[in-house]
Amino acid sequence: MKARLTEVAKAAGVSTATASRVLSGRGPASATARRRVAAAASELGYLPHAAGRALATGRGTRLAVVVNGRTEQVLEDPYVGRVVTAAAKVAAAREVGVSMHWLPLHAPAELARLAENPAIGGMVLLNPTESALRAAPKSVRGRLAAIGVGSRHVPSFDVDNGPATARLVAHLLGGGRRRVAMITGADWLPCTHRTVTAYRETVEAAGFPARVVPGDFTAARGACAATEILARWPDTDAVFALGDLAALGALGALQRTGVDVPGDVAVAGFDDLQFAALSSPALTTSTHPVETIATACATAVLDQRLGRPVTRYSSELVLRATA
Amino acid sequence: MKARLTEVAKAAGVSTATASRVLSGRGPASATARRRVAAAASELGYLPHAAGRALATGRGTRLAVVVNGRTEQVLEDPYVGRVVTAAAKVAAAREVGVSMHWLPLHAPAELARLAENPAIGGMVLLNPTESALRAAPKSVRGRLAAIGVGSRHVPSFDVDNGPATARLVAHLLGGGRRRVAMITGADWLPCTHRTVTAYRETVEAAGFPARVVPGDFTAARGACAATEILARWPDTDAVFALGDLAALGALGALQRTGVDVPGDVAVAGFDDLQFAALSSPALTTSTHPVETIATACATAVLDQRLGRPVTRYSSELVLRATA
DNA sequence: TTGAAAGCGCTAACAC
DNA sequence: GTGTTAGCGCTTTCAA
Repeated sequence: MKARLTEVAKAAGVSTATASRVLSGRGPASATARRRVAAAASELGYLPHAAGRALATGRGTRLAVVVNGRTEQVLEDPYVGRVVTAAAKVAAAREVGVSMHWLPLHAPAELARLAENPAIGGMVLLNPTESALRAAPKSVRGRLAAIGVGSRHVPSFDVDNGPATARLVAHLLGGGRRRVAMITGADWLPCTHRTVTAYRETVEAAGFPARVVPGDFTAARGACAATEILARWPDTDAVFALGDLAALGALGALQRTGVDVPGDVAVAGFDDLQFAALSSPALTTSTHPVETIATACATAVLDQRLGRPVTRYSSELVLRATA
Repeated sequence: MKARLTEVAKAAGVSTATASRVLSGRGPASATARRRVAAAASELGYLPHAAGRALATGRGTRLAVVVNGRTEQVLEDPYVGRVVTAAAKVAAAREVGVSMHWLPLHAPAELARLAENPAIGGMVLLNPTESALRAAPKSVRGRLAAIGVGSRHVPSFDVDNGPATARLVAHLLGGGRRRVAMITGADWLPCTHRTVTAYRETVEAAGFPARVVPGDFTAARGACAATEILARWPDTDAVFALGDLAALGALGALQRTGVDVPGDVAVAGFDDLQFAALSSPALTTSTHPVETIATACATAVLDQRLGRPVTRYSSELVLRATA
């Protein structure tokens, strides 16, 4: 049942060192040794003892998912749940666990404290701010990556939201919309800027005014923002919200005001959450391959393959009824 | 920075054994020793090395969240994400990580294999079937608990969905509905039976017929089920779906068929997902304190306080527009 | 109540 | 290529 390295080595007729080399994949070993050790291991159902390995290598037993945010509530965000789930799968395959940590916006140095924890073998930074990236100590380089913006020393895995925003806005314009307003994401999030810029450039290139209202990814704020938009610019004929939740909030607010969607005003979101397909009318949006991104990021960290500084994942337009 | 037990012991002027006893809280220690070790530890910012401790105690470095389900896709369910998030918080506070595992319905014995993994210090079984509970080996007793049904040896933490269902159905009847249909959850899930029974008893006690259609918690199935219900029993004036997703699917299907909700047919769900408040009309449902339940379950497992065999959490009716 | 010392299972120098 | 051996940091007998 609980075969240990010693037993495997004995069964294979080699020393524990050789068995270790073969099973961990580092260090030299003859073809014969490889074969015999592998056979013995699978015969005995050998599973490396994570704590023993961690203690010897100092590489830790956990992958930390560190989430930047204003309050600890960010950890409750379903988006975070999706990232953790994906990371946990990658981690489990490597016999490590996952832990979640809130990184307060105002205390980026907390990151360095986490990095000191010997149990943490790698870190995935979620939605980092520039200051969080700067706070990453040299000691964690090579075992840290970001989902969101990165830096010179922190590789980034992110959705290609600039071009996706441009495509979505172009679709609205192509459908005859002339006054497209945008509800942004939280202002502290670097990725918000990219999308706002893409939006601005697209509408202005077409000769139309940019109308930006701050959002924070919540439905409640999306609803308020939509109301504000109509009050400030009554001729608005399309609303693009960063985040489906905000878009759904805006959609509800518009409908309650008696505005016909998409007749009077088109609405589009971003992320393609499960519920985007369930609203009435169903929400037009752009995909966000969160699981793919998180899996790649966690894999890169755990396998220490942090090659490219930036890896972008494309977002696809999903045309439904609201726009 | 990285103070180890040796340093703490030295600073406190005691042996590592004494320092260990004080810091781990087990074993005797004089008041003086306690005080001095505690002072030294906090002074040096000591953080126990999880791998070292795990290796010595054999208690593992991870809390496994084991999810029963038909396919590995269950791990992608947002509900699982919520449980893992809550468990990860509890775990992080105790310097352990979390891992996720799919327990196939047809291979409950897989549970025993997981239990053999020395890295796994505790297990939270999510939505276990009776056979999964039976497959739990004696060796894991005391470090295993279930979210969902339990057994004699596996303590259960669950929402009180029987009474909640009865209350919800009673509300529908109280509002004048006479032909209440129910869309159930996945049939392999033990908790489905409890709710179906509660529904059945409530409508029958009021002298109305029970109309049960199978569901699987998905919106797509909820939509089909609603269509089936109308085809089979055209006089249905209320639909109760187990799971808001199914309810939202049903709501959409009814609306597309030209049925007025709640005018012609009332709709109610279960779980009070974030999106229940966002549909139009907004969904009437019953709360499901997933985070509270998961936190309690994970805490009980990690702190080995598995006292009560069953802990129930009450679900509250949330009245909105659909019923 | 305390300290010395023997491991827990593994990896990594180092010598062969 | 391979084996010997010394730890990684902690807990836990066991003697004192």
